[in-house]
Amino acid sequence: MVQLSTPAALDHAFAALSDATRRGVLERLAREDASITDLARSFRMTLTGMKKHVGVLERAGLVATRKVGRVRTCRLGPRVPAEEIAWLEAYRRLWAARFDALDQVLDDLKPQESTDGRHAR
Amino acid sequence: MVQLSTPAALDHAFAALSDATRRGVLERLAREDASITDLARSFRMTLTGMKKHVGVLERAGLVATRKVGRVRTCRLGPRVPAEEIAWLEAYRRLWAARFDALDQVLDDLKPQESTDGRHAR
DNA sequence: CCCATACTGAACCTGATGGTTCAGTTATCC
DNA sequence: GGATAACTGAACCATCAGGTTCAGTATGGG
Repeated sequence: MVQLSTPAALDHAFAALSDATRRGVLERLAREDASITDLARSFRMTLTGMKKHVGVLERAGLVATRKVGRVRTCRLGPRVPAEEIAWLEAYRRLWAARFDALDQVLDDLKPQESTDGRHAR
Repeated sequence: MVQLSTPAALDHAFAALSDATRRGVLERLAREDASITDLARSFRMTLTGMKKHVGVLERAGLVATRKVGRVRTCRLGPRVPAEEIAWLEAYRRLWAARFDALDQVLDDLKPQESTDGRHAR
């Protein structure tokens, strides 16, 4: 899966990040690789439950796993959430532009209170 | 609501962003304020359905609304998703560090198994 | 006043989430 | 070879998500 640039990819990645447990798993895996058992123990959860979380992260491309013997080892990758960052950054720029425009309007509508012309926000 | 820095806030914001319609609404509102009816028409959806989306965005602090007469006008704010960006940026740094270390290992071990080829470096 | 517009809320439906238990299956270890 | 550990899959449960319809309520215009 792990298709790039489609809205669905953003959907999956943001959805994967919307759970505190899964964000914790990512932070944990940033420190070191871990097995399902390791992760399940860390987050006080059954193996099955943790495997589902890992599955979500894997489908979003944020985690890769490999099974050796009995043990499935989870590690970061193959995908860094670059598009998610890009979307958020683009949005932040739009937001800032919009808010500046709003400030302009407010400045125009109540010019009596701000002689310096700049907001204190 | 719009509480900052709690895991739940990240949950809500990321969840709000995990839907293409809602991201579209944010982009739309970045261009100009809009009523529920405007948004519902733009996204071919019932008023009720759109109101739910706006509610999600509002609860995540990404959209503010004000009702004047019959019309509820939606605009961006009051919150820019700074924490989400911060989390993702921090994660990207961890990812890069981790991947550098992994590359080291792979270089040592002669890379044979690559999950999808995208090694991104 | 009457009517259309704009929203609101409740109820409903379908499918996904987040978790569990239980019953396998496959490897490791002694 | 037998016990045990690690995982896997199916089934179940409660709750939520994304959407609808339908029946209101409130407001603006003629």
